[in-house]
Amino acid sequence: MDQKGRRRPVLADVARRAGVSQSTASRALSAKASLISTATQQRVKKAAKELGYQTNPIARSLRLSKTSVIGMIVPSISNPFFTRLVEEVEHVLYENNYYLYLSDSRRNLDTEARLLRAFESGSVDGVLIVPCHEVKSAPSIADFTSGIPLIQLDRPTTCTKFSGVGIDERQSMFSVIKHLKDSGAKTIGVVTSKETELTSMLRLKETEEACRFYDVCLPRKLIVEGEHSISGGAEAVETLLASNLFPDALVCFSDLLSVGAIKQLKDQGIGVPEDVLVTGFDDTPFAELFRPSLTTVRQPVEQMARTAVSMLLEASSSVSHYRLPGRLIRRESTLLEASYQD
Amino acid sequence: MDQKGRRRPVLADVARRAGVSQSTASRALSAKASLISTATQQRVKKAAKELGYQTNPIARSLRLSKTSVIGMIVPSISNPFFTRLVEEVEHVLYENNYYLYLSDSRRNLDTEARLLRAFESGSVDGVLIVPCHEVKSAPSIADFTSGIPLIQLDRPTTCTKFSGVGIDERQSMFSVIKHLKDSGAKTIGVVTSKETELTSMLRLKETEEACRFYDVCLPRKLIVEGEHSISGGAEAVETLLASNLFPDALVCFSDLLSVGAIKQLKDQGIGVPEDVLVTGFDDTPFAELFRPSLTTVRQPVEQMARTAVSMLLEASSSVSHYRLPGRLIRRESTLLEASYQD
DNA sequence: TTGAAAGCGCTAACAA
DNA sequence: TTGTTAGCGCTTTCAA
Repeated sequence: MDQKGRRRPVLADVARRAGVSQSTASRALSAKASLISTATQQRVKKAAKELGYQTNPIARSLRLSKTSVIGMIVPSISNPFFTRLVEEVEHVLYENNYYLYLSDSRRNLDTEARLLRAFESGSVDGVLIVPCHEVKSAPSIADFTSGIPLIQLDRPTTCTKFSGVGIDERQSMFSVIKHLKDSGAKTIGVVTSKETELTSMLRLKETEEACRFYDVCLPRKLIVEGEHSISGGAEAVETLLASNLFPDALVCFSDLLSVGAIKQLKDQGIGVPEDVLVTGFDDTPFAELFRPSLTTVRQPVEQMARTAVSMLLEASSSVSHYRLPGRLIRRESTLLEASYQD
Repeated sequence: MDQKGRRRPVLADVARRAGVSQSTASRALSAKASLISTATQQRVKKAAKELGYQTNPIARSLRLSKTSVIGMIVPSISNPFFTRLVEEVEHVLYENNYYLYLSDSRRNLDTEARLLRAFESGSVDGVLIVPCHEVKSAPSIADFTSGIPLIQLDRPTTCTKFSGVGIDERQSMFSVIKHLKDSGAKTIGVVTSKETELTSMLRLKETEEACRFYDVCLPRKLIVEGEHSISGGAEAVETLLASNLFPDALVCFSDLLSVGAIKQLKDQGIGVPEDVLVTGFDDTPFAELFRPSLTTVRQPVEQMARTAVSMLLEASSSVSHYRLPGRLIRRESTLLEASYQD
């Protein structure tokens, strides 16, 4: 209120104004207020208000060795899936009176390592990381030797020193294959992603097992790899078309890939879903907007965020890996009935 | 390296190990290294390395009254346009050795005010805010009386105490209308957005002037307002169809609105672009993916981020408002030639 | 219930 | 070129 064009008031100013010692002022304004007489408390609070006093969080952090900040590293903020994750994490942290330091490793291992090192130096109370790569990111994560907790999100790396939270690939791929089988698919193809080796390998392994389980044919030749992008999906389909086999259904390991795949199929005069069923993975926002809208697996983003944050804040020393169930979202790209309109 | 399961080493440990005073160690490790003899420098750096020493940023911040962190508040992290903005800001900050504190006001004025207050208390060196609302956010922004600089991004509020960076609405709308006129439109309609009153009003005003300038007809009746969402766009079209007039072209004030509008038009058997041309605004990622792909105005996101950050870091005391030019991206939704394929 | 004093880890003014 | 010392703003012993 009474501004006087002066420097920010500090606790000593409040104490002086209230006619008490600085320690009393500190207690009156903090959780220790119960130790202070109500009258004094009142006076201190009044003085603080009049001065427009706010605790300096930096000084507080230094004193307490606690920052109330969580650092988060993602490979790309503009990837809508990571964005959703960041959003949820931010919400959960907010509920717990924590702030978020967000950094983007730009899919670059050096940047990622540098960011990890920066967080290590004590500006945050914990780290949440979506690694760039399941294998190549492992060393810098394993090097994270500061005392603060770290949780791996979404992509489990080969580093097992730290806990992780991700999706249940097995259950997810089983639900996809079951759905395709139920929709009449006999032979399926797979478009995997280059970027995320381990996830893709795991997903592929589960896909193969699911195909075996549901008695669906998955020929070696129909497993193709694409860059993790729209054009990557398109190129993968070209490769696929070059083979003499052709599947009833195409399982893509990301929505991005399936968009590219569908575009390319259409360009070749192959209809989706009339001629081939196509599925994606992630349930990114455009999955619904794209035509045909994408059947895909929705990642349990909110639950992932909640789980990871609570693991972080509880800082339990045991290492564990959570696999949360994905949810199949059925849309036009695998829908054979009349309701498909264009 | 030699870990010994001990507490994090501090500067005093490095000094001791190198056999110098703490201030010498500090200088040797900082930008003031030139003041120190090369030999001593070497010894200090070696000791630091052996101990795995890293400067404690909290203590440093406290001492220097500088955090090297910029706080950013956006109405919704999951909005792809804001995400792009955050991404660019993060990149520019990184180049300048700053970190980003990201917060999401969730389009909620109270949350926004609270976040502003939190930043005011000294945890950041500057604030970048995309306000929730051009009018309603103004009071809490005006209340931001700490000494640190604040820049309004994207949506200029009625608060003129702080600088802002946004798009040049006039130039943008003029380029849209010119393009539509060149494509043969005689009468246009407008779908404005409810959420961003001032921006919409300004955009509308410029649209009207552009129509006058290019001699295009813009009847009052064909100006409709929608919620800032896909369904909002669809509803707006319904309203429009209820009137007896119908435009040659529909100018939507966001990509989201135009997606909804096009969906609704298609459902009514009205073809885009054959029967109506439609334009969006923002050039969000799905503008390209949607069918028909959207003609839209690309916001100069990178430039906005760069401008805002440099204003912030230079902390010039003069208040100014930058209007950066938008760029018309022509796509299928206004393309009448043969190249439109589906 | 309150106060005096120490100290979190760092940098910088001043002195040598 | 280096060391001594003070102090950023806060919380918390310890003592009264």
